[in-house]
Amino acid sequence: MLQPAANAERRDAADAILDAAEAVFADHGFAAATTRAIADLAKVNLALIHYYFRTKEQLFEAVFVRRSDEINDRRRGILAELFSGDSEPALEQILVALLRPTIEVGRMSNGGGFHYARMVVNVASGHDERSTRLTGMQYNGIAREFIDAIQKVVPGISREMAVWSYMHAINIAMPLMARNHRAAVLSDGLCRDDDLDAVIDNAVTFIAAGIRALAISHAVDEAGRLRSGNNSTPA
Amino acid sequence: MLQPAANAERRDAADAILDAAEAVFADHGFAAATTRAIADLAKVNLALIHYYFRTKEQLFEAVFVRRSDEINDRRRGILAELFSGDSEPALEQILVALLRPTIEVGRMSNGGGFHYARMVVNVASGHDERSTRLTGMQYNGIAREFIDAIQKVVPGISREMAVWSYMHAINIAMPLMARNHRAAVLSDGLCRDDDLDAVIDNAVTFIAAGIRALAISHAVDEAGRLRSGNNSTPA
DNA sequence: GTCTATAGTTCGATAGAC
DNA sequence: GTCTATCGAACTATAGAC
Repeated sequence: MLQPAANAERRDAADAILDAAEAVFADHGFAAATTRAIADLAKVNLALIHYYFRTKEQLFEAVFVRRSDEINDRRRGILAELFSGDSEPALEQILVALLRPTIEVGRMSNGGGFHYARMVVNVASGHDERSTRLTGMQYNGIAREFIDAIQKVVPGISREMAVWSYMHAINIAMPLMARNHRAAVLSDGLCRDDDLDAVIDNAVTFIAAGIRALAISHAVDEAGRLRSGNNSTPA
Repeated sequence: MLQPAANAERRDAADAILDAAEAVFADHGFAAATTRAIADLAKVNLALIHYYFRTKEQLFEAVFVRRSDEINDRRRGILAELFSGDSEPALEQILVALLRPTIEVGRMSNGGGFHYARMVVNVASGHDERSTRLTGMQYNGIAREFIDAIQKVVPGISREMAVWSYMHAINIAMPLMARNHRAAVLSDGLCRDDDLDAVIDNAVTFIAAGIRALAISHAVDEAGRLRSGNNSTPA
């Protein structure tokens, strides 16, 4: 079951390909990434990519699934622990369970997790068939678990607002994980996105306040649709 | 200066190319988009693309600049009006000035603005040289104007938190404009992202609450760095 | 399992006629 | 300005030797 590579300091060729693909896909996206660049970075022969993964498409999917399974397993573990006690967890704890596993995986896997975060941002922003399929396949289930959790700990929040809360939380968090350094540029270095613990703490404060505001704003009308707000006509 | 096309119901070839390119780039991203698909959609000869725009790269840039200039002009107009009166505008009005012009442009230009919103999401999530350059060139200036405005209307908020506030606001808003229908999927149709007025109203409520929470959380310590929060250790 | 060599496409861009 | 035709350069994927 375990056959040592010719070079002792290298893992299996398949693993080397997965890691290299993660980096190349993250930097260039699916279309602009080339199997040659992946083979070069992995230091394996080009034909091996197709021997192990058949097509570029299936390689991409393998990379995506590997890391998302790891992250979602951690999320489920934390969620289960939070709800196993006698008292109800705080909303902030739910959000930490949503955000932290991504950066923890990023720290562990030799930077591969950070590459993955950029991949996810690309996939989540894509509207092609592959992006939609992978997002749904790997994240619809865990998304509904977090939406359920939000409804449990935020009194009176509607399902509709809980779903929007999850969407806003994810849309804030994923670009932070990908660390595009834009906050640093806009603040002339004042904001640092490499201290992810501080960044997440900040984001959790922001998101929790937003969610509670949604719960209140929507609770005042019984209709189950978005309230007709009074802040959309500026002048 | 104005030469009518052979087909009277069609505008200039260059405009037709720009519109078609906007749609194709939005659907497939820069790399996966082909000049042939753009030429077909625009119903012009392939060679005309290179005649008018020289390269695929410069065509992409022209599409991006055209619409972002239009949106940012509107934003500046609203901002100027808000700060021209005697009383200080509300934070919610600043946020509406940030979010609404994108959807207004989307409504006007035969759906082109919605294609552009997807382009922006792709560019903003990219880490390649082109994405970084275009984002900085078209959006760094307007970003700083909104960060300034946030600091003016939110008492005691630090520059650092104002920058993060802008980042969170944009990261929430852009995916909404792109309308990926994910909220609808996760809510089994309960959330609708095609009613952008309601979506924006919802987002403004969420973002304003988040910003005020950031201002408070950061105000309690004088150090100018992120406070060390107490919500990052779940169990 | 790993390699070389290459088939088979597709793409961006241009030359040159009209 | 608009067209046809095509070049040359990439790419994915495979065949087949070892």
